[in-house]
Amino acid sequence: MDEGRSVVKTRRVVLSDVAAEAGVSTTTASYILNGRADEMRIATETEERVRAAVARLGYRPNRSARSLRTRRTATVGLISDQIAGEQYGSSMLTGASLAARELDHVVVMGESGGDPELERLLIDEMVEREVDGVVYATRTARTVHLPDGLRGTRAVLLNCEDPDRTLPAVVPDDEGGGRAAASVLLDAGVEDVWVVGEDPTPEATAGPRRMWGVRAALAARGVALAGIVPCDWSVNEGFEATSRWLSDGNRAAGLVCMNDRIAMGAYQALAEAGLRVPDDVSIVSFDGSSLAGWLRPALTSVELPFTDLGAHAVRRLLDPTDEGGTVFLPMVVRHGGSVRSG
Amino acid sequence: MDEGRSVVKTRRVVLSDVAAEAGVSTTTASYILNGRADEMRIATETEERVRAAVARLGYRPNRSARSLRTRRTATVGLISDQIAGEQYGSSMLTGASLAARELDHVVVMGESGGDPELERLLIDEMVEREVDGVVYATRTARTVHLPDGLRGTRAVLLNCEDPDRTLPAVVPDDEGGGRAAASVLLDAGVEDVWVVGEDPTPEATAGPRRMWGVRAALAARGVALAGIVPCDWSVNEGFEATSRWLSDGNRAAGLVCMNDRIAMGAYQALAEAGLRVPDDVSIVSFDGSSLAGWLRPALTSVELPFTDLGAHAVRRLLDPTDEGGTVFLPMVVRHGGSVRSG
DNA sequence: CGCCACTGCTGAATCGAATCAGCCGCATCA
DNA sequence: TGATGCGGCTGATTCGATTCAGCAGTGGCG
Repeated sequence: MDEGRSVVKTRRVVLSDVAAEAGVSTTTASYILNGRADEMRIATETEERVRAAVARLGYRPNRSARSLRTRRTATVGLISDQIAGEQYGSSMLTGASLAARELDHVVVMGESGGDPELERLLIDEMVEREVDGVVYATRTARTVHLPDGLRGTRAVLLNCEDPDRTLPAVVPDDEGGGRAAASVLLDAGVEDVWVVGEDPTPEATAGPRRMWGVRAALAARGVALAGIVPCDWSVNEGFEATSRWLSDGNRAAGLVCMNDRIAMGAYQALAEAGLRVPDDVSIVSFDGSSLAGWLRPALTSVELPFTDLGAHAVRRLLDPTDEGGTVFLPMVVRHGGSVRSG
Repeated sequence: MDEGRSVVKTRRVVLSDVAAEAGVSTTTASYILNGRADEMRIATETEERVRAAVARLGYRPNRSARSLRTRRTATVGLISDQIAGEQYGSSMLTGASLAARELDHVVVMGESGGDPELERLLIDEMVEREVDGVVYATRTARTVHLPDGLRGTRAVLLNCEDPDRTLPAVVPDDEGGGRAAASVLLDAGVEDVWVVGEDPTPEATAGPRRMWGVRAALAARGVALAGIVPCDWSVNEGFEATSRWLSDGNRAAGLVCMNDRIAMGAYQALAEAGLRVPDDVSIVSFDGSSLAGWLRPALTSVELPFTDLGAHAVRRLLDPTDEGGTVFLPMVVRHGGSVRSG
């Protein structure tokens, strides 16, 4: 305020400027700004003077200086295989970023594209930058081994779990989702249900869990699963598999597709065969992606809570009382028009 | 190596440890590790000793300490309205993250969701953390005003431009893309071309530029645009608008849809009207999203180079010789089966 | 012989905040 | 009256790197 005015290039305001302005020591100013005023028995009047000085000078703490001293950077790393450039799992980033902001942290992103070497580099980079923790995320829900580089670091698994299920992990409740999907069909009076899309990879968790859920919900009403159409989780495979299934003479009143892309393929196959959704076949699927809303009729789909997953992972990462273990977030049904009514 | 062995909790290796190990001062070690060995005329033998010590001790510099001194954080901010959680514009993040890594930087992400207040917070946050620069990205290509908070910071616009076109900006070459789209139809002998999807918002740049390109390419072959079907850039609007257009008795041999979602809507409308793609109608669109590959037949689409856009923006941000101004990245045609052959 | 230039290196200050160990003045109590 | 405690504050050090200013030693030159 005084000596700074004549200088042309305005120097950055530092804590000692604030202290001088308020007529206290930097120590006192520091205590106040770190919320330790009570603990240090600073007089209310002094505190107010300091806060006024902060506001007047527009003081912003220097993060580097603080980090150097405290060894905390108010930064969380997010390392993923491919969630950034991906269809809609990228919503996990949105959630992570929002939750981080709420907790006065910032997200540092690194995408390995599945390359283990790049992943190692990214992890080293983050550890070197002393992030307060790392969220390790995968595009598809599955079992992973925590990379060695993260052993010494606080880490939360996002959309994946370690083999022992001991590390903190946040995943969708695919089993509950499976039950919900089957229930939608059952509630509509559809009891002749096939599942389209078995999970191709052994470490994948989403498929098996959804399957369990579907079977459980059917069993609870005394219905058996009519059959399974194996196929990869892509539009083209969904189309091919469903077409083959149809041309083999199969029919079903209800299909549970393992994701929206398979469902899109099924739509195409059914259309080619002259079958109508939902009049001839009711379809429920998983993902709740925007694709579901683009199909005609709109696809009833059990939504993956990607944004919540990301947010939850960051919150657990920054919660020192977190006990580890897997947390399952609910999947809710987004109703479209692909299930016949009542 | 010596005093550290007996200690249980291994202290982090710092520069002075390296210096001691190599028998030089920290000053010398610092010069060597910062590539200033030649400038400071350090003996090759000394340099080797220091580097050996670094390797032996596994030294990693403390970023906070460095940043405190140099005021550079080797960090770039990426602020966007919604690219993180978006369909596939999120590939910009992938590109940005990769380019940053190549330049030994790291990306700090913030998504405002379009909320100006949150955007201000995010910008403040990044400026406070002294990022070396900020990439300001938008989901849709358009004209924007650089937020005030970024005035004093190095910034590059990504997928958007300022009104004066003076700031460094990286955008797709939509006009070239428009020419390419029209050329695909013309080359297939289709001269009766309609455009589906006028740009709804005045500040949007993609639509007008694509339109210019289409008109230019047609004009170059002496063909006039047959007409325009106005509609928003969504699947549903694409369907509705195309349906209305068809029921008004219109027909065309070729449609240029302003994006893949509109094209999907057009597919649906054409199918309902009993028209086949590409036999009755050839379709070209823009985006080159995975959706294009999911449609049957696969959609020929002019690809938005999102990954490159992100990478390019970061490279320009970190290039001190950059002169500002807009850089247009080429859009290339991804061929599907939606255009009739020859 | 004295001066200079050059090589090869180092001591000490600095960046900005956090924090340990006290210090002063006053009230309390035996 | 002296010891004790407490409220309210501060001086000095520390985090780990960068960097300015400068210092020995050697060789060349007039």
